[in-house]
Amino acid sequence: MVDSAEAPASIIDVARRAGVSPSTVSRSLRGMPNVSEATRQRVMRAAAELSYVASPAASRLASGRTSTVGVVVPFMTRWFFAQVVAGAESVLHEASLDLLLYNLGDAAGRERFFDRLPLQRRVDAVLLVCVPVDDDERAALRGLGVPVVLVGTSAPGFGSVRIDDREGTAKAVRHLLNLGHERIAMICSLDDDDPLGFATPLLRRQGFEQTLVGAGLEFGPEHVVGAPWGVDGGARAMEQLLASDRLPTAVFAESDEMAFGALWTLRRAGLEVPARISVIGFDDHEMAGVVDLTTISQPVRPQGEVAATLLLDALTERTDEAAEVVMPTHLVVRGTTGPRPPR
Amino acid sequence: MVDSAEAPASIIDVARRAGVSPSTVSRSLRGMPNVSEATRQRVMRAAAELSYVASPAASRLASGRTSTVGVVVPFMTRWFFAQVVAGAESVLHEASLDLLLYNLGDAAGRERFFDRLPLQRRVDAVLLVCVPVDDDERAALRGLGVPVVLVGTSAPGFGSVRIDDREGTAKAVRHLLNLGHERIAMICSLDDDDPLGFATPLLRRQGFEQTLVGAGLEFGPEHVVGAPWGVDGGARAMEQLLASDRLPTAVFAESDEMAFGALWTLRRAGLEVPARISVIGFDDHEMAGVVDLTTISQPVRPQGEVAATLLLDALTERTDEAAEVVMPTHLVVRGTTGPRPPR
DNA sequence: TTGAAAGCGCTAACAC
DNA sequence: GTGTTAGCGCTTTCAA
Repeated sequence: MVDSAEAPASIIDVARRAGVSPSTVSRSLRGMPNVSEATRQRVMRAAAELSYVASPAASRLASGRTSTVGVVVPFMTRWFFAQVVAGAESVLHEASLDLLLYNLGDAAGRERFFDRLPLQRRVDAVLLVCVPVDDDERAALRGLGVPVVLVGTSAPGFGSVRIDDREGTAKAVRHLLNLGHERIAMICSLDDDDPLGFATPLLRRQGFEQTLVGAGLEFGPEHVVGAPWGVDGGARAMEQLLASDRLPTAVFAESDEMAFGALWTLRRAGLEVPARISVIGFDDHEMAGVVDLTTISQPVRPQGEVAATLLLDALTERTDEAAEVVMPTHLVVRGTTGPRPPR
Repeated sequence: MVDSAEAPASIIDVARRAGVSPSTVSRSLRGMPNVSEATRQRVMRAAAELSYVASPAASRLASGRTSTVGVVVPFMTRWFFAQVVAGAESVLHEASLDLLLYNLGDAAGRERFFDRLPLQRRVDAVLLVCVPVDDDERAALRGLGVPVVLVGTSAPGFGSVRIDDREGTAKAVRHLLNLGHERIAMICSLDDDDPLGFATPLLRRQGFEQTLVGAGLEFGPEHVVGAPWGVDGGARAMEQLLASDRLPTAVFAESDEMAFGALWTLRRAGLEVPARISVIGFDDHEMAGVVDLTTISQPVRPQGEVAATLLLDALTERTDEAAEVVMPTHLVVRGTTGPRPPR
């Protein structure tokens, strides 16, 4: 029951009620050592009776700690990012840390973020989700003077949690190769449609090329078709492929979202999957199972959880100097991939 | 360029450099009146030269304002919620307010939120996205002593931004009726799968029934089939419908996500849409266009923006006492609905 | 228009 | 173990 909220109880009120000094209240409530169990109990009772909640502003000012971590995402509306943030959120709140959310939105937003550094003086740590940073940005982040952990990329001096995109892509392509495919195309998001400079598209494109070449297949720019990121883009990219003279027998999509779009286009065109053409995605999006999409899965939410845990470690000083965690990917075979159709 | 971050400049440093008192610095930097333009310029220069950023903790403690708003969502991974948060985020950051994110996650999380009230003393306002509140919860929120705005529901004494779910549903059903359909089923999410007590499923179910009955059609529980919320659930619900003896000629899905699942099942079953069966969704999800889904659109991101704006108004005192905004919905006809097939 | 002074409500040495 | 004493870095009367 909350006392009529007029003026919140202060630490002094609690101290008086418990018959101790404010510092003892502070120590008791924060679970510090050097407080007798009896006193602690008395203090806790008094605090509960007064519905006491310490003023964050005051304790931040006095201690210099904010008990807050900043979480920065490019677009929080993207499934992947939202999932990572949710993972981080659960760990952070579990640890009684506040989560300050920052959504970059676009290139302008990103620039604003890095030169205004709105997190300045208000967080103890920062989590950047899929925001690759150049040297200047690294310096800016350092200027915050707090531990930084990256998800989805890595950078010298910062902790990071990610997958191996090239290796994941290789798994996808090898799956297609094993099925006998030789004419394989990739659908991926456009660079210039990527004002935020994600590293993922590039890495996956590289992985694609390397794996093809490594398998002794020829590779040319015509094997890659680009479109804006997303379901829509995937659909359009597949249209482009259909319009070309030599249809591939298999398509690797940079992300499941793009694969969804591709599948849609194929369906409209009446091309059977996988009988006529195979499609494989990447990420194992929550909808991949429903549309029976073969894909490369990666732990998404866990990356947020692990990143947050790294941050907690850094804050409690039992840090091993900017850990770099690489999480596993694996092939999930479903119904959209099959043997190369006979010529 | 940021000075070597060692010890951040304080207001006193700025004051000294500008040759004025700290209070003048404070006034200048916050754009208060009663500061000569010349002085203000001098202060701003000094501040810039020292890369001065006021300590939020100190100013919060001194002023009693946190310049922070708490944003609470049930599941931030759901497209709708993420979209609303993104809308709110842009408005809030534009106004230099921090955004403290809280994700309820499940029933336990929700309970924890309401009885621990982790936002206590740390926000100037709260935005609840699709969290209907009962009397106790209303009281708890009041206890925070800050303005509260709800998105997706409304409650006495709180501002709110939402759509008229019943009316939106009526539009969907009328569209089907106009196409000649008489056997119309609804796919909706299960109550007991809704630990958070969303109001939406209920309202849309009511709207469905009312519109059918209003049109003189009979209505029975067999017209509604439930499944867990989401694409998967929609797919399963449609399977149930297919298994029943009398297939409807049209289906209204509570949400586009569920409609996507339904479409998938229909596709697998080889039932042509809309030749054999029409499907209409609700929300106008970003993927609705790609799959050509007829649906009822609602402004999603704008609801977050408007809600945040309401909060800003409340904070700047030009509040009109808990405004209730109802935003419009409209029918978007695409390819999944068509005339009732001949008997 | 500006400055001086008194807090805001905690935490952290340091003493006992 | 516990209390005393200074701050932490701002904002805000109140005077000038």
